[in-house]
Amino acid sequence: MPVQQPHEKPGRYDFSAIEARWQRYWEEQETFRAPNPGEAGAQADQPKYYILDMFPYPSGAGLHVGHPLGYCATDIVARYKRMRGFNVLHPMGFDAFGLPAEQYAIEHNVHPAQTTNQNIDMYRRQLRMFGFSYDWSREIVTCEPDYYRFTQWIFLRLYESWYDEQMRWTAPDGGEILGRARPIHELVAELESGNWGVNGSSDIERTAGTPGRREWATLSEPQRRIALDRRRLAYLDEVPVNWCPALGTVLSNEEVDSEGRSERGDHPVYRRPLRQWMLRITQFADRLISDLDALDWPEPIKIMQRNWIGRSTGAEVLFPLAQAWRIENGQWKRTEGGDPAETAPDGNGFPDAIRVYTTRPDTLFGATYMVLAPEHELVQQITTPQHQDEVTAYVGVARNRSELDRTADTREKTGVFTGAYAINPANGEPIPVWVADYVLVGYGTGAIMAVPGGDTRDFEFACKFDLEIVAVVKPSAEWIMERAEAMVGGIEKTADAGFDRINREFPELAERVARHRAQSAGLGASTLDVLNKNVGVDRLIEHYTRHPRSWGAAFAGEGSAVNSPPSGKSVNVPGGVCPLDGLATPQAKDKIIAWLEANGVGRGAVHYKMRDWVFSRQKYWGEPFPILHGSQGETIALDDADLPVELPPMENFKPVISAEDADAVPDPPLGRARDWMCVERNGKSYRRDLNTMPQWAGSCWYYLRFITPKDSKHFCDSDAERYWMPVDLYVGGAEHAVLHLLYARFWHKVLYDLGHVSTREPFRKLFNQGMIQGFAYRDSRGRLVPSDQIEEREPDKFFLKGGNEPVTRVVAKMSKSLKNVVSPDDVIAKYGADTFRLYEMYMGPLDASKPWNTRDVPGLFKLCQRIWRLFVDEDTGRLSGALTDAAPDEAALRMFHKTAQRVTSDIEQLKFNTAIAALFDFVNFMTPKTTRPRAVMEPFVLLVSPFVPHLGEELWQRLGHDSTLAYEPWPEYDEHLARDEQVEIAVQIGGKIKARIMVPADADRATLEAAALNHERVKDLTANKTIRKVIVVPGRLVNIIVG
RNA sequence: GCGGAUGUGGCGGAAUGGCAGACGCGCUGGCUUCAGGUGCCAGUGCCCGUAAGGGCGUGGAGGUUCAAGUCCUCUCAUCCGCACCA
Repeated sequence: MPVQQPHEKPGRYDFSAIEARWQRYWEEQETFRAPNPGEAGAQADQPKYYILDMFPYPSGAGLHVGHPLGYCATDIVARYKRMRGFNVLHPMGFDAFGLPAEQYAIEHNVHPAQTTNQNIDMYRRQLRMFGFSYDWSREIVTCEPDYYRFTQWIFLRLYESWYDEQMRWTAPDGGEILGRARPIHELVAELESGNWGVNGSSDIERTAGTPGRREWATLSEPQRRIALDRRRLAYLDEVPVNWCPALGTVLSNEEVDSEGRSERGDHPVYRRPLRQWMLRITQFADRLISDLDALDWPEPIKIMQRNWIGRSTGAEVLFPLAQAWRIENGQWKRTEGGDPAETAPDGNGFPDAIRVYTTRPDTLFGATYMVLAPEHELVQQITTPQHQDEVTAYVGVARNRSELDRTADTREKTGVFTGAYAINPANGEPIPVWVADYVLVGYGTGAIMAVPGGDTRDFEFACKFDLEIVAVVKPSAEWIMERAEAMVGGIEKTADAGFDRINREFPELAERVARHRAQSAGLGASTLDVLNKNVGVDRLIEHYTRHPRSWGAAFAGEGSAVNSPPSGKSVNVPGGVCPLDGLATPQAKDKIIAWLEANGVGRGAVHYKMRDWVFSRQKYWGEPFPILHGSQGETIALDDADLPVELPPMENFKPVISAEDADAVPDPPLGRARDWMCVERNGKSYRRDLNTMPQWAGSCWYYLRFITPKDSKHFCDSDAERYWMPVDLYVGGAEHAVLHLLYARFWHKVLYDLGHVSTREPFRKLFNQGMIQGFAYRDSRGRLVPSDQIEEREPDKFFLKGGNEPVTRVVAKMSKSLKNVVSPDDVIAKYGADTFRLYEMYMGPLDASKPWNTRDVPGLFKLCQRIWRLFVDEDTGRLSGALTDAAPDEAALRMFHKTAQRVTSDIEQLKFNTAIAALFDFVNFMTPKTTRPRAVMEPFVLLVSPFVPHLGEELWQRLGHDSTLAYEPWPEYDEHLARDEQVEIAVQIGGKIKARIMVPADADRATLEAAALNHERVKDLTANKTIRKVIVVPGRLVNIIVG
C-alpha cells in the first residue's frame, strides 16, 4: 500500500516524482561523467580519488538488499569527495563469464549470452534506481569481446613472460625488489648469447662450466621449447585437479564442498591429474606477502592472505634409499647392481633418494621412519614384492576416498609398509618407508621424514604401528606439567599405560596428588605445584626424553635439542656426525642445514601452501585462450593483432557429462565448434585451445579497464592509468578476501614488472562491508521455520500460524527457503531510494553483519519527510515561511557547526550510521523552530545530499539554485562553534556520581574543583570526611576521593 | 584442532580509560485530526520506593586503576575462514 494518498496535501514529499526527475537530470546533464586528464572538462589541478565497488555477478534472481549496502556507502563517499574538490572516478560494470551463468542457462534451456544480457539489463535498471553517481559511460561487461580481448592480451603477457627470481631491481617507486617478471625474449637472448645454459632438468643454468650444463645452440627445437615452457608464467602442466565428470569440467577448490562433491548439483568430484593451464602465482608469493604490509586493509584479511600463501621455512633433506646406497668407511657407496660410477651426491641431485621437506630440520635425528603420499611417484618403484599387493590395494583405496573423508577430524591414521628402507643421512640408520594418506601429495615434496618424537601426527602413527619414537627436543616445563596433570589426573584414558609407568617410576607422586586432590576439590595450578614439589619438573622432562611413548603425546614445540645424536650409539656417516645436543631450536636448524648443504644431502628451503593457479576450465562460457596447438604438441601464441579470439556462437554449449564414469576424459564443448577450432597458419594446421578461462579472469583487471573502457588499442591508457591508480577505496564483501584479491594482486604485479602499470598494488584501502541478514524463527525443537509460517501476535512475540506454539526470533542468512529475502525493488517502490539508502546506512557499522528489519524502515522515511518539511510548506508546496534571511541565533549556529563536524568526520571514517544520527539531531533541533535561517539551512542541504541525493537536489533547486549541488563546496565548520559553550560535568565521590554542575566548556581544573566542592550536595556528603584527593578531568568530570 | 570476528535495554545500535544506553525502532501517555501505518509534545535499562532517594547493570570469573563496555588474565557462547600444510 503506498504511503501517500492522492487526496493528500499538494506539497507533500513526493519521492517518486523527485527521484525520477533527478535521475533523468543527472543522466541528461552527464553530471557524473569523470573526464580523464586531457579530456574536455578535466580539472587537472584537482586531486583524484578512485573509488571502486566490487562489481556484481548478475544472477537471475536480481539484486538483493545485500548488494547495495557497499554501493550506498561508496556513493556517499564519492559524492562527498566531489564536493571536497576531488576528481572522482566511480565506475560500475558487470562480471559476466563463468559457471553460474552457464549453469543457469542450462537449467533454463537458453543460451548464456541471452540470460547474461537479460540479467545485466535487470541489474542495470535496479542499480539506476538507487541514484548512484556512477560514471555510466565507463560501464564494462567482462563477457563482451571488446573487454575480453584484453583479458586474452594479459594472458599472452603471462605466457610470454618468465620470472627471474634472482633479479634485483629498482622499481619505479624507488624501492628495491627481488625477482621480476620479464619478457621471455630476454631469456632467449641470454640463452642464445651463451651467457646462460640449460641444466639436466631443463632449467636455466646461469654459471658457465657447471657440470651437466648444455648450451642453447646444441639443443633441439623441442628441447628449447621445453626449457622455455617450464619458465613461462602461463604454462601447461599435468596437475591433480578436481574433476567432476557429471558437470564435465574441472572445478576449483571452492566449487567443491567438504564432502568431495560439487557445490552445483552435488555430483562426485575426483582428484585426477589432468593437463591444465597453470599460472605461476607461487613465484610472487613473497612479494604478495611483503607488499601487504603497506596496504590499508583490514588486518583479518591480510592474515587470511598470509595464511593462504602459507610461507614456511625449513629444509629439503635427501634420504638415500637403502636399496641403492650404503655407507662404507664414511662414504656413500652404491649397493650391488647400482651404477658404480655414481659415487657420491653432488648437491644438485642424489639419485634414488627420497626428498622431503621439513620445517624442523633440527629434529632430523628423531626421524625414525618415512611416509610417502599414496600418489607419490616413488611408491611403485620402491615397494618390495612381498608388500606389493598390500600397497597397491592401499593406494587404490586412498585415492578413491582422498577428498571424501576429509571432514573426519578424529580420523584414524592408516598406512602400509612398502618393505623399503631409506637411510637417515644424519645418523646412517636405515628407517622404514611407509605409504599413508596423512601425507598429502600436493604439499612440500609429497613425502615426509616422520619424527614421532616431535610431531603429533607422526606420534599417533608411530603408536598405532609400533614404530620407534625418539624425543629430540626437551619439552618445556609448562608442557610437561600439563601432560603430567592430564595423566596423573586420569583425564585421558589413553594415558593409562603411561600413568602406570609414571606411577612405577615416581611412586611418591600418585599418592601425594591423590591426597592433595582430596583436600582441595578439583585440579588447578596447585596440583602442578604438588607435582613440581614432589617430583621436580626436571625429572619429568628427563623422563620424557627417555620414554616419550609413556607420555601419550609428542612435544612439538621448540626447545633445546637432546638425543641428537642419541647417546651411546656410534654413528659413522659421510661428513661426520653433526651434534646438536643443547642447542636451541633456531641454532640447531642453522647448524644442521649448513651440515646438510656441506654434505650434499639437503639445503635450506622455503615452501608455500599456495599452489600455482589452475587456470583452465572445460566450459563454454568463458574467455577462450589465444593459443594454438600444433600437431607436434607445440603451442604457439596468437599475435596481439589476432585478438579477440571470440567465443564461437554455439547452439549446444552444454558440457559432455558422464555422471557415473570417474575415468571419463574431459570433452570441452568448444571441441564441437569444428570450424572455429581449426586454424591454418603458414600452411600448417593448428587446433585452437579448447579450454576457457575461469570466472576470476575478468575480475582480475577490471579496475584498470574502467580507466579507459573504450580504448581499442590498449588494455588501459598509461597516462590515465598513472593519474587514477591506485584505487583509493575498494569496498566489497569479505567472501573475496583471498581469491579475487590475491589473483588481482598477482596480475597487477606481473603488469607492473612488465611496465604496463605504475603501482605495485592495485587497491590502497580495502573495506569489507558486512552481510545483511534476515530474521528466522526457531521452534521448540530448535528447527528453523520459514517466516511466512509465523505471526507476530504482540510486539516481539511470535507464534506458529494457526497454533499456540511460540517461536523465538533469530538472525540467519537471507535465503529463499526461509522466505526472508527482501527485494530492494519493493522497498524503493514504497519509500523511495533515498529512504532505502538511509536505512541501509543507518542499520549499524558498515563492516558489521546485521539483520534487515523492515519495521525500522519507516523511521528513515520519516526523516526524509521531516527534512522536507523544514523547507517546504506541505499545504502550498511553496518554500516554508519559517525560512528566513535573518542571521541565525547562536544556538542554531552552534548546532549547525556541530552537525557539520560530526557528519564530516564520520563520513571520513565510513561511520555512516552515526553521521545519520547527527542529521537526526539537527532535524530534531530545527523542527520546532518557527524561524529557520537560510545561512544554516542551505549548507545543511549540502550535508545531507550525499545520503539522500534526490531530496538534496530537489531542495537545493527549490532554494533557488539552478544547477546540481554535486560540485558545490562541502560546508566548512568552525571547531570553536562546534563545541558547546556550557557543559555538564559529573561530580563523583569515590567514583559514584553524586551531582552535576554546569560550567563553561573551557573551565580549568581549579575552577572545576572549586565548583564541585561548592555544590550543596557535595558539601553535605563530604561533611565530616577528609578529602584525600580530587581528580579533575576538564570537560569531563570531577572525582573526589574521601578518606 | 588452528586462525579471525562478535557478545551492551524489548529490537538495531552509541560511547578518545572519564556521566553506559547517543540516534532510530517499538512501547506508554497527551495534543492535533472526520479519520489514521499522519504530525507535534512528553516519558521509556532493570529492581526497591508515593516521592526524595537508593541498589543493580555492557556473556561469565578474576585483576590493574581514583575511574573499565573500553586495558590484562582465564572462561563461556555464537558466527566466519582454514583444516593431517610436514
